[in-house]
Amino acid sequence: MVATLKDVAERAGVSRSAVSRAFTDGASVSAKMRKRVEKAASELGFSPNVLASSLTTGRTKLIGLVSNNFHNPIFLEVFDLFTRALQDQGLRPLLVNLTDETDPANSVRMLRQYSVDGVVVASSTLPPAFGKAFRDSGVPVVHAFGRVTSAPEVHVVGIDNIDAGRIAAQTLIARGYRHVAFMGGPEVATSTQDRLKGFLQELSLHPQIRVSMSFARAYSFEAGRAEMQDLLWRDHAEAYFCGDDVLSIGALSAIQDRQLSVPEDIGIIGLNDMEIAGWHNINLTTIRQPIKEIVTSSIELITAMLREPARLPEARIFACQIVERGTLRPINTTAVT
Amino acid sequence: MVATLKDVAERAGVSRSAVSRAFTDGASVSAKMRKRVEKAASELGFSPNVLASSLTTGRTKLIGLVSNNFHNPIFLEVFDLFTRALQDQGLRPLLVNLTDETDPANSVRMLRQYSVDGVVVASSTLPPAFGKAFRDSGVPVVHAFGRVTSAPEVHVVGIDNIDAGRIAAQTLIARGYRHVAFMGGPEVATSTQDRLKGFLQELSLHPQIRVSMSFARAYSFEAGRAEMQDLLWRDHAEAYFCGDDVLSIGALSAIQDRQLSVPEDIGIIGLNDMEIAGWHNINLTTIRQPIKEIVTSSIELITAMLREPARLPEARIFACQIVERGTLRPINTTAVT
DNA sequence: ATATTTTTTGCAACCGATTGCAATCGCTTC
DNA sequence: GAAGCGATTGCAATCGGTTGCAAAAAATAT
Repeated sequence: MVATLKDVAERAGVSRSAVSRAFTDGASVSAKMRKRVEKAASELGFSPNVLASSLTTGRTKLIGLVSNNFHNPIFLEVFDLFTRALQDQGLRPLLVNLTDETDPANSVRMLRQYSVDGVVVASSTLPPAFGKAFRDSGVPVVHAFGRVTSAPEVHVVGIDNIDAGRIAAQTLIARGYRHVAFMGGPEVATSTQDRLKGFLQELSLHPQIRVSMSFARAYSFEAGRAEMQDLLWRDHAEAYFCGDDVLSIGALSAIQDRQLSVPEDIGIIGLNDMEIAGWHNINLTTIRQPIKEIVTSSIELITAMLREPARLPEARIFACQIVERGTLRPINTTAVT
Repeated sequence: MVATLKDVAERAGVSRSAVSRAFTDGASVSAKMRKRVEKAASELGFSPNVLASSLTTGRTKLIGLVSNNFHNPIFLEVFDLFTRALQDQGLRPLLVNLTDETDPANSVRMLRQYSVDGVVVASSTLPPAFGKAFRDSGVPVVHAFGRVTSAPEVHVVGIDNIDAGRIAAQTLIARGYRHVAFMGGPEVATSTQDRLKGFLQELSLHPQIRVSMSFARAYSFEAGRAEMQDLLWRDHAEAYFCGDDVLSIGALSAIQDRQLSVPEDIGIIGLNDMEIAGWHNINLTTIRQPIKEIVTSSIELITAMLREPARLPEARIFACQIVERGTLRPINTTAVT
């Protein structure tokens, strides 16, 4: 059906090795040989089978793109960036959806069957066990949006969630709120824990500010909405730092339903700065996670690992910045004491 | 590094063929042989290399998942469904981002290098040339969310956009609007043309209703917003059928900015019913595109093609249903004449 | 002109699996 | 106990490439 190396060799009247070399740069081929081979190849519409060559070279140029975040719109942006960046490097993303997978061993087996050259785990909620399992099986791994620690077991690139919590607290403090709260995602997620930690840490410097906390059952709109509905029944705070943007928007919807206004009655600050947060009818004040930089850096690390597999695990941390929009009162308004 | 078939064969003291057969079901192996091989295999942590076997079997179990819709949130839902459905069939999605690719030949070459077993094009805006190019190169193709015609050149599964336009018109008519409008995506997209066609077709039966139309420069929030801002300066209609949900939300934001209220002053109906449309602070009335059914059906077709490559191209059309939410006035309210 | 060095090319083995064919095995039957 | 038979197993070729090595060709030196 489709032309193979052998067909090209025959048509050009040269050996198969010659053809192979004509297609690998850096190989020892004369200019006229290359020309000749290329002619035959284009006549036959030949292009070498990466998978066959992977057998001898050991490289498939396949990168496992592993995630379980198929419900958070920001991950569409992440996938867009990853696929394009990989394509630019001549690599191909093999997409793996781990939404209802709990056993790392399965994923490892699967990715090994396809002998991927590397794996990038793109998730803020996937347990570190997955990353480790990949690494243990000898595949280069980078965990994007993972938990950064001082002694990473695999490459990690992301933000400092503790610091993000701190920034959120500072932001709320600077705006004079006297009763603030943390509304996190599921308590088990390490990102949730870290953000809370930073938040509380900073607030402990301001003992006069009242602080409370609660946790939504998922990082989703409905969960955020339900949680805020609950809170509104009880004694609600003046401002909330929500686990992420989706959660924030859910909370906003609950607030609006109760005819309360934002930011006058209640302030909200999210985290991520997904595209939707900037939509004018959402207009969410949020802490921006620099996803472009995180993706670029992750790709950089994975390609570095391909060149130098023994490279030691490294953590790359990016700073977050607050993006002011309309869900927090302005900084010059101070609360009446 | 990782165990191969040969290692297992040596360890079990059998031939390589025996090992191979032990791992392919339907092969001629005795029970005790299989047991013996499996023991050795599990001791070595062996699992067969799909890529190597693809050389002889001609199947990689790789499916190219090709799209250029990496900015429409509904496609995250689509990717989620596709990846899971493919995984359930033991197939692997090789993700291809065609956002800034214009030449089908490049994509074809790329996918052939990886000898994918099939390609699913998931896009409502990608020119049909891509689908055809894949088919011409001998790869099974199904175009999901593509334009359905009576004489499809490749398998297509999607909705009848003309009918969707018609439904939109009927919906607006039933609610007594006297001046309705179509606000499409880019005029070149066939989906836009078809939706407009159906819309006008239906309205031509009601000559007393005034109808106008315009086109946003992209299927995006900003484009929808900008277009509606323009429209509001001029003579705006009572209700708009927007090209899709994202466009609709952009339009909504412009309307809200002008202190006009929805659905009292202006009605909006979208198309897609992406998750966000149901968020309570958006609450968009829209025409639901049955993405789950489209995905399932696409996968069905692609696997059918794997079994029977000569199968003739087929079009599968799903009906759309309107999802009532809050951006259109209720059906019993008739306009004052 | 020949001798020497450097490039280019082809041969053949190999990557990790599958598979047609023939040899072998275990049983049944006479 | 020998013949006959179907079910297993191993041999060896093959899939589409790559690559070490040695032979051939070209370039350079003498």
